[in-house]
Amino acid sequence: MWDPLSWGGRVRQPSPPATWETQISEILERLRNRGWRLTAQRRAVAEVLSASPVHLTADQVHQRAAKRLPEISLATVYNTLHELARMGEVREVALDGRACRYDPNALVAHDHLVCRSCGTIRDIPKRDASPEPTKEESDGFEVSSVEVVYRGLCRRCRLRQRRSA
Amino acid sequence: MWDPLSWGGRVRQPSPPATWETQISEILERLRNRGWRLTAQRRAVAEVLSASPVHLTADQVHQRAAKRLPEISLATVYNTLHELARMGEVREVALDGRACRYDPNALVAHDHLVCRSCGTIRDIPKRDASPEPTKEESDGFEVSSVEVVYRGLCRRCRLRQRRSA
DNA sequence: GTAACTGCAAATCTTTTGCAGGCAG
DNA sequence: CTGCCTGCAAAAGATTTGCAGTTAC
Repeated sequence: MWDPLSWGGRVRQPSPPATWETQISEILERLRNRGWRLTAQRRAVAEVLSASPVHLTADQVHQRAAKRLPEISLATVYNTLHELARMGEVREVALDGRACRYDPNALVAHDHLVCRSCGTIRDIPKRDASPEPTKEESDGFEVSSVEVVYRGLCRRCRLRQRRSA
Repeated sequence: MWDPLSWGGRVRQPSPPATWETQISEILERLRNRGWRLTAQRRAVAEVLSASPVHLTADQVHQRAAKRLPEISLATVYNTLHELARMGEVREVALDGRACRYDPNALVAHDHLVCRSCGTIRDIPKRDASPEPTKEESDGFEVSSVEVVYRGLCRRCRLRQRRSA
């Protein structure tokens, strides 16, 4: 699959928000307070994840982290991502049959845009009329969260498709 | 993982609706008219899929089909499921990191209930206030479909959890 | 110092693919 | 007949696990 994240073309990586370093150190401090042992590998994973405008797969996180920390192993990336998820700092997002992606925006409720072609996932704010959880749905099912998934084509894949048509 | 579908306990498999055989033969006829070659394996896959109240994984379809047709291979099940999906007779549903499931109800728009514990997926009718596709969402993304995912615990997993607590 | 963490490699699970033979139309 | 289907087995991609060595606290 063509990887939009390793693309080096005209659209610049947006530079991190002014608060980026602050956000990262807040996260790391919060985790340290919860008894998390801070290592270079964990810092790298947290930083890579927070710096991306779209949600990365474990493999993408590994590749990017390895640029700074060449010995980091994929297993460690997985371990770290799972712990971050368990602690509520990131959300695991699997909305198609492909590799799971990790969403660093775990605090504010939001929905997702999923590109059918390249698999990229991007956050989108909840709309006013979004459905809400109900205590009991059909057949004794207890709903605890509701998410809306918008599927379609990202701009880049639309352009690529038009070009090849 | 504990498989709620091979469970043989108190809750009877609901018997197929009165129209079940009719539905199956309608599907098969529709496919034959589109030039689909009808084989025992394909019939078995279509029947197994249509007979289940919840959506099965490829492996579950294979296990059930093998009861009637012991030599059927998993690769053939995959092939058949993909073709049914390509022809619009079933929908591939992958809403968590686990194996993809196949939804025979492709004609009527609906949403999904997903059990966080056992991974079971069940259809649920769309609510009145469901969000609708928009031509353009943020950043040039073109939305073509919207699905709502309700996550929680199915009745059986709720009971199991309470029992072990 | 020690429990927690890491890297490596092997195992697991799901899905795909290549190819020789089989069968529906 | 002939081209589409099938089974088998191997490959591929994603994730998990076991274990010996390392390191943050």
